[in-house]
Amino acid sequence: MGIQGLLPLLKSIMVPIHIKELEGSCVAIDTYSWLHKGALSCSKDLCKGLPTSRHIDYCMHRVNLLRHYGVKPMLVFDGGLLPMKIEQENKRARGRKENLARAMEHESNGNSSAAYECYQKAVDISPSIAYELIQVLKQENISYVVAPYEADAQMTFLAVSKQVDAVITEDSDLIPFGCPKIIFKMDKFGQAVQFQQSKLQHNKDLSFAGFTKQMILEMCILSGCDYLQSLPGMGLKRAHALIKRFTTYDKVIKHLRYSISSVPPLYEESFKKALLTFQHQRVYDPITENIVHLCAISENIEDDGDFLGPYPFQIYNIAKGIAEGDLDPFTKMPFQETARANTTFKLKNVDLGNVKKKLDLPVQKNLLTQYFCFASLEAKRKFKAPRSSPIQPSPSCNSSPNSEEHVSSEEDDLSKRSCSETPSPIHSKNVENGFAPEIQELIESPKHGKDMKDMLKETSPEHTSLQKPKHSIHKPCLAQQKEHEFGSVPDAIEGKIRKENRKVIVRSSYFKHKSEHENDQENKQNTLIEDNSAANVATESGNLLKRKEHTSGSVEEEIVKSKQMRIESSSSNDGKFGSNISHLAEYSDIAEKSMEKFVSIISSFKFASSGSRASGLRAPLKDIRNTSSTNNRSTVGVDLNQFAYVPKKPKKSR
DNA sequence: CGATACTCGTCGT
DNA sequence: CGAGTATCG
Repeated sequence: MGIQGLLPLLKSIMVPIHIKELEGSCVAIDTYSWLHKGALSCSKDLCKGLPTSRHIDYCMHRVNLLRHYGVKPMLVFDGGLLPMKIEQENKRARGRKENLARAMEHESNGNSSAAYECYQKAVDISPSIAYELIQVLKQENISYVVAPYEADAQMTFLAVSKQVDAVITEDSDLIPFGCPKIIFKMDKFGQAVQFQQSKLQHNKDLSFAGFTKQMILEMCILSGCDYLQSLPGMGLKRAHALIKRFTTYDKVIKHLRYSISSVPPLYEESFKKALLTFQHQRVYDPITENIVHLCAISENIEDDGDFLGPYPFQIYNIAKGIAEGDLDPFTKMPFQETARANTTFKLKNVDLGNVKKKLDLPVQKNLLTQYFCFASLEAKRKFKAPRSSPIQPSPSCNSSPNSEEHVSSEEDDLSKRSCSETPSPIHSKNVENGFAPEIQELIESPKHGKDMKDMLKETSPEHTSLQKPKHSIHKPCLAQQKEHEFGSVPDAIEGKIRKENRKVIVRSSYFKHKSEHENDQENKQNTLIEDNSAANVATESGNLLKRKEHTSGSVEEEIVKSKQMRIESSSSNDGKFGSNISHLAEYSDIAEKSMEKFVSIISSFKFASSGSRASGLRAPLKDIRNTSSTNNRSTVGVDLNQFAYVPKKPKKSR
């Protein structure tokens, strides 16, 4: 049970952000959450062991989204189980089993929607699933690392040691870990909210003035965390008040003992362990290729593998093998030798066959495809790939990550460069002898991949292998085009629009409340704003169209025109290309973005004109999709219950 | 007011 | 699993 309710209290310092603002930086990703979300769409197949790659696709979408915006992702996987968490994990596993059983039952009863729900609750992101994704990542030459234990600690280490600039996750546990910059709730458009530890002092709802990292951590443990159940009646608020008063946990516990509540004698002991687990958890340092502690152990802490977990990593190759995803973090054995991995292997091959067939279909020539190919080609061409310098073993990273020893001049230069240019030190050896060359073709757009490679060879002869180009998508094409096309004109306007854009499009629940209290007028206003922002998106993703048609005129005109064109092109996509658009969009995040945005644009029109305000702005996109899908597909008649649009009853605020 | 127990949506066609 | 809601203290 995470740090329950902490995030809502931090909303005053959460800043809306689009990942394009992180261009040129390097982020660590909590891969589990992505895999899990992606697995929802194919939970049934996964539970049954049927071949599917939806979850992989989902992750790759997002990876590519990041790369298109010039952000270098490093995917972090969960590793072994911490002793303290085993119990919880068992509970969860039991829950999954129950759900699976229920799902089977529902299914045999013909209740497919209920079965579906249970399947979703039954999905388990097993190491073999991660292994599947890792194979793709290897082919794509994307950095990744399997944490020896928890991904949270691993990501914090990467952030603290400046190997990444930020962490993308859904998990608030990164805050007690002390991660300096966290990006929450990234959606498929790249919109998210950013948390920065340095801003914590200025938080409104809960004052953290004068709080040290240590105090924050102790407060979080006190209020209940994964490693330690909170005392009965102890929640975030109380914990905060107590820490504020006594500053350290031992004083707090003394006070609690003194005053009234019966504190279990074991509690303080457990608290220490939890504290140490947060602070000194084992992580993998990709630079030294070894297991280190998140924060170096200074005192002599008696660790018998009691809470930090066993340390079977003495052999260099084991640490490395796990990190590279070649060894199962549980068994420490090669994946190929486990029964599960074998089935995975089979599945994967089947899968490949399927996908490949799909991709063999002729590529549809439409504006979108051309745009994407052109765009990424252009981006690649423009990128001057510097020679990948051997990684200088960064002297400051391997010592104590907590102390800020970095020389600032070096920091900017070295850390960024080593992040964005050097291919992951971890798995470079695997790139050459990949055993499934088909994937390579799959991943890249099937036809133009080769063209692009050729182009690359022409422009930068260093790129004789496929090793680097993937990393070279640096300057996002969209941004460049915008610069060129608009010149200096719309800077102010655009900024304004973008601001509004954020307000509305960020459908983060943090802002739900606000919009919920707003009524009709505001609602109309908002739809108007949304209109604007939608138009803005249209200009962004419709730039190709403009280029194609050589439209010229005022900005507004262009917006309108591109909007119209988008409508045309997209509706034609829907009609003619049918299933093909899916593979087209498969690894093209912008395509996804465009399509999604397009849907929302259209929907917002419908929405506005029909005058139905259903649930306000709360989740316009989703609600409307539901309605439109029921409208359009009423003939399908499968699982309609699940997707049926249920108007939300107006909520009264208390 | 605050803690806790419960429900719901998550994905995507 | 996070986020929101209702209910009990």
